[in-house]
Amino acid sequence: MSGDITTSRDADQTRQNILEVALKEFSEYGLTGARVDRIAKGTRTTKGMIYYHFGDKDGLYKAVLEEIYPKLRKSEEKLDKSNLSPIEELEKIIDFTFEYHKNNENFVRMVMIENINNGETLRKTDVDTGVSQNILMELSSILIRGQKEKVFNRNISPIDLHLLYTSFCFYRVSNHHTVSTVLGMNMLSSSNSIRHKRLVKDVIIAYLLSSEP
Amino acid sequence: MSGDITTSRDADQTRQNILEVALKEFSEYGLTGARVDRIAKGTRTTKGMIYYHFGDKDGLYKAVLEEIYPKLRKSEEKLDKSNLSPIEELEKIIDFTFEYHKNNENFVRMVMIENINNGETLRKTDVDTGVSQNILMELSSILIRGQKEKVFNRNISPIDLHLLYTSFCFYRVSNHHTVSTVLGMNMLSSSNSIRHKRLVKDVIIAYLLSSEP
Amino acid sequence: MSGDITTSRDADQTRQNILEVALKEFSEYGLTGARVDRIAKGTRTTKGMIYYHFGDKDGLYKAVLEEIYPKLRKSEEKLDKSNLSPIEELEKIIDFTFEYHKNNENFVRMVMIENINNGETLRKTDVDTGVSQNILMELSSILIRGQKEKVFNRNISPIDLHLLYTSFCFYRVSNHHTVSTVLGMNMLSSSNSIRHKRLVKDVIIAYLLSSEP
Amino acid sequence: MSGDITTSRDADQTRQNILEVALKEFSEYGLTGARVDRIAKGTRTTKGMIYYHFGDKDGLYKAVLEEIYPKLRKSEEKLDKSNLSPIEELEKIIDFTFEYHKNNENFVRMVMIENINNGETLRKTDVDTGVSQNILMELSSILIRGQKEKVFNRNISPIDLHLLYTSFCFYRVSNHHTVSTVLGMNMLSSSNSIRHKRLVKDVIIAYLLSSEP
DNA sequence: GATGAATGAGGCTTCATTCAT
DNA sequence: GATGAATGAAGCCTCATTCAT
Repeated sequence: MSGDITTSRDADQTRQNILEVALKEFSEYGLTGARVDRIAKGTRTTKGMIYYHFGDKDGLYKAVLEEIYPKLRKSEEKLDKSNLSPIEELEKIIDFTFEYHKNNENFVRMVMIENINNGETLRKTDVDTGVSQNILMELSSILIRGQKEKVFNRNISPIDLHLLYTSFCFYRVSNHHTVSTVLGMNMLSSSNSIRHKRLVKDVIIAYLLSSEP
Repeated sequence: MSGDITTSRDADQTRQNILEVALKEFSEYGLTGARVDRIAKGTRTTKGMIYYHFGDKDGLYKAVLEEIYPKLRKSEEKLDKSNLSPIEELEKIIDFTFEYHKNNENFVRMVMIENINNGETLRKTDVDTGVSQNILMELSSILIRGQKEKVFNRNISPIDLHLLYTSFCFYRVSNHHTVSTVLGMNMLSSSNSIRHKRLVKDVIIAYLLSSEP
Repeated sequence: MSGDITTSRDADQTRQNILEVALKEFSEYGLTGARVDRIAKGTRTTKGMIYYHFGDKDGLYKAVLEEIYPKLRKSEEKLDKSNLSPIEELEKIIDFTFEYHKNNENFVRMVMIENINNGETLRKTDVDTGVSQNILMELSSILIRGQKEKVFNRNISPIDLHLLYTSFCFYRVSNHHTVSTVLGMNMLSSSNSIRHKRLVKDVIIAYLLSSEP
Repeated sequence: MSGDITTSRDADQTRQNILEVALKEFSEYGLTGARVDRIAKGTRTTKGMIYYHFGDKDGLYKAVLEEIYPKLRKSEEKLDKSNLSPIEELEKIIDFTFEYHKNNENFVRMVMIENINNGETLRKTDVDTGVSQNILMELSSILIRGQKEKVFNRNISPIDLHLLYTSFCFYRVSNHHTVSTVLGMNMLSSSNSIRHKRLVKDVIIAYLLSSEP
């Protein structure tokens, strides 16, 4: 019967609606600061439904967390990287990473919050090393091509390369409040963003091009 | 008589005792997750004293926050940087920064927590751009010397230079739970720490040495 | 189904139950002296429900206050005053006022308490001059009739007339503890009550009958 | 030695200073609403002194209460009532009472507060029926003279006479917040005060002059 | 007598969760 | 599935009072 289908479609919509509101709430207030009541009010449904679908507050938090990494990776994989040189491909990836963090502060904040939470929930999650295999393999391939072509002269692991640019892209967004205050600037101003986007690529490329000492 | 001194010393000791315990509590659980009762139990005194000395939970959080930046900068200024080349001096600063973040996860977590708090408390604080002037001026002097000596060929502001190495040093610690989980590694293992400490310096030096395109 | 009705009836019963207990508590101990815990224990429900229905202690106090004036005025309006002379009608009103204050010490105490509170809560309330329009209009009509019939020879406003008898009826109850102590009597003894009830009417009638000097 | 004298003079000044501040605090916030800390801050001395001189908060409240009645009666006795007719003397007393309540809202509020407190503290106090004997005797003498002179035709006790005018004078001040709100007026406006001062005297004189029915 | 610091009981309020309909 | 009402543990904070110097 279509009854069940319709019902489950509704249920899915309800779940999605709750998840969206919960992402906003958790990323704004943190795990302990988030309020189930506030989430419920923000949705089209009621508190009871949250408990029905997600068990408890931690279950909801877990569900929110489970969604954000695959979402990032899926966007990443949509990039068209055909016919690019290693440098061009790497720049494209860094550009994407830069923009994604800049445009998804919610994602950045959720990751911070989960680290404050000592990563306990993420570890209980289906999100495993699998989600990052693609990007690591791609970085690996870029590095190999660059080394083969004698463009890259450094020996660096894909993971370290990934950390190098991600840390900068992440930090700019995650720490913009304190950095802006302490350094007396607006870290996310348009001019800073433009310059930083160029900078992170230049630094990494300069490193890869440079010779081992 | 030493009465006054003793009295005020006691108060100071009480304050310091509370602040130490509070730093641990806040950095472990966050602003909303911290429990005043738990802090009180950890001290040599009672809950009432927390309110007597700091007004309320937010006041205590603010007091904790007010201490961490000056503490970092004071350590930084203790470095002996006499008779060093620009590269050597920069490496010394980056080493210090790397070690400080590695050894003071509490500091890193407090900064994260304050960013989750949108920097609201830090802005109400005496901690202003002053605390960072010394390090920025030192970086500036290094850059100028390096350029004069034709060792550095890049034009970069002290602030951007500072962000480059700090972001990496910070992120390694702040995000180690999620990164270790997602990338299937132990970011803070001794071997990773050694390699990363070398890496961040190499990358930045390589950039500064390289020519503008 | 009667589900909705029953549900809302339950909520109403809970609210009413809380309000009754709260009136006793507030009138006995004052706004600051009242204890939410004691109120909760007196009800059929729990402390949480007080906050659920009334927001906070002040909200509960406001709700209690909002009920007492309309209750008085509604009782007042139930009086049958058909076919009475101006004097008879006025005496009926004064008798009612006298008895109402005597029998509702809670009301008297709430009004005292709100005056100690500088009337701040009452002013935030829906209770406005409307609630007293009926009684003032009735007094006005009595005065006009009495003057037309050449029975009353004094020119007095309905408000002043109202104050004259109300002040006495109120004060007898509001101040009975101190007055009884200081004057060495029992202000609320039956014989005093009987005599005072006669006295307040006699005084006012004597005034209205007397000629302007 | 003058040392002791000076000391006790200082002590007296300290006590008086505390009592003045406490009167303001208690009359503003009530017994339970008053704060010992706030009182201490308002004085020239410290909290310890309050406990030293008055034992505890209730002791201080009692001391404040003990002062207000004798103060009123002492002012009352200063009136020069020589060569006055009974009516003139009575008017003088009512005028005094009216003005005293109008000018000493603190007194009025303390009395209200003590009634909210069920007069418990006053009863434990030295303030007894003695303090009011003089005024009652004076009223008695007025009534007797008025009756002898065939000016007063009513048989009323001094106590009831006292209640009649005091209730009005008290109520005007004690209830001005709620009455002004509910009746839509400003009870303590200058024009109302002038008219009420005339009114209360006229009403009582009219009664005394009128014949028993 | 004077003072700042300390105490601890108890006050107000919140909030995740469950229940009845 | 949906909803308002209810629960109770636990959170933050206040305040009369006492102590040490």
